[in-house]
Order: sequence, then C-alpha cells, then structure tokens
Amino acid sequence: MQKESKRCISREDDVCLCSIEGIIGILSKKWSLLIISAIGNNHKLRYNELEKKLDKISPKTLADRLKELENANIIKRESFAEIPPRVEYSLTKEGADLRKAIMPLMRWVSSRDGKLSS
Amino acid sequence: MQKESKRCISREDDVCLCSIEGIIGILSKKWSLLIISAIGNNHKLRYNELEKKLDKISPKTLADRLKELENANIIKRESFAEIPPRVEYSLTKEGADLRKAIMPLMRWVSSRDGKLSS
DNA sequence: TATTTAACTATAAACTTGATAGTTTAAATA
DNA sequence: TATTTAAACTATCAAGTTTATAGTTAAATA
Repeated sequence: MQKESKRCISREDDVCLCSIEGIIGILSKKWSLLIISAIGNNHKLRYNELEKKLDKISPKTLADRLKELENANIIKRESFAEIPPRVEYSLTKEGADLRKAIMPLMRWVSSRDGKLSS
Repeated sequence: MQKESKRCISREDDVCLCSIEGIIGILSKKWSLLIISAIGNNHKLRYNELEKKLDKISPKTLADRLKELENANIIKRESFAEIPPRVEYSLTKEGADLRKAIMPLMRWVSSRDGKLSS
C-alpha cells in the first residue's frame, strides 16, 4: 500500500506505477529506443549494420546498450563461429511486445520531426 | 532522398525516421517520460509536487528537464506572483498528444515492473 | 609474413545527472 | 524588531554516462 505509493507517479490513475530503477531507466538512456526500433524494423541486424543505421553512436555506447538490453531480455544475441565473426541481434518476444508499445511514440516523433524539417 | 536515408532507422518501414538530435534526444533523457506522465496524469503539478512524485530526482535535474520540455513546447509553465511563489506545470496540446503516444509504453512498463515486484 | 574484416574493448575527455547547501520574497510569528 | 516559514529554484562539485579514437582477436588469403 504505502510501499506502492512511494514509487507511483499517480494514485488516481494506473497508467504508470513505474520507477526509474526499473526498465524505464534503461529505456530512458540515449539510443535505447532507436536501437529497439532499428532491430524491430529490420528483423535482424548485425553490430556494424546497427552502427551505420544509428549514425553517430559510439562503439562503446552501442556495445553497452546491446548488453544491457540483452540482460533485460529485450534483445537476443546470436553469434556464428565464422571468420570474420558474425553476430546477429533480434528482438525477443518481450522485445517485440515492447516495440509495439513504442510504435505510437515513434510515429508521433517522426511526424513531429518531419514537420520541422520538411 | 539521401539526406533522409542518413537519419533513417529504416527505409523499408516508415515507423521511424527520427534522429537522436530531435525530440527523441530529449525524451531519451533520464526522467523525461516520467515527468510527462506525472503531469499528464495529474493535469497540473507544482514543482515540489513533482519532486515528491518523482521520488529521488535532484532539483537540478528536475529544473533542467522542465526548462527543456517547456522549450520543446511539451509543457507549459504558469507562475503566480504570490509569497511563497506558486508555479504550475501542465501539458500543452502537443504534450497531451505525446502523452497519448507514450501511454502504451508506460502501460507495458508498469505491467512488466509489476510482474517483477509482485 | 602481412593483410583483411567484424565485433568488439580500452582509455581519457566531454557531457549529464546527483547530492547538498544556499538564495529570494514577504507575510506570519516570537 | 528579529526570526521563521515556504516554494521554487540556483550554485557547486562529485559521480555517472557518452563520445572519440585507437587497439585487439581470429583465421583464411595474398
């Protein structure tokens, strides 16, 4: 009861009982939403395909975010023992659900950014 | 054409043409989504009501995010010449649209965090 | 032996966020 | 009269995150 209200954004409305310590803290990091969208839109992506699509991300940040999202069970990493090595990232079931949940946001963002740049 | 593809997450799918330089960069900062949700869920909130609802945010970060969201035309700031001073934050029309776009995400987040903490 | 390529790792600088104390204003209180 | 009170911040420095850039690893090939 009281434990819950501490981490509530609102008591009247149950839209959000989330704390920054949870998954929202990961999604609020720079690049997370774009990484999830990119992988989702392309079904599978390799590390350097992501690097290109996400124009300007640093390799450290990309590697850190991928690990974090993998640990959170949002994305899956598959590596193939080839030379040069090949690693493919895709969304898990949970990641695909999350992607659906962020699509309205991404649409809103692209329509707004579109308006400005057109 | 080429200008667009540089900042595209995907060319096949128009769900996201957004770059981290735009509004997504602001929304990807820590606390932004929770601030927008909190204000939206409560219609209007004062600075220190936000501070309490957003348990653990620092005053600097809250002040910075509020200014940034105000500049981006997501929230509106109204101050009243009283002692002690009163300032109320609410969503603009654009902010309200954004909030609608974020609701599926917030619901997904709270159902997932809920599972973990129950 | 040197080269090639994907997928990172290492490191130091730049930028963002956090913790804590302090500022401002004027009415209410001691 | 001096002190207290309260909201909405600002100032400052420490801590954490992101960037830029160079380097590592592996094995087939020139």
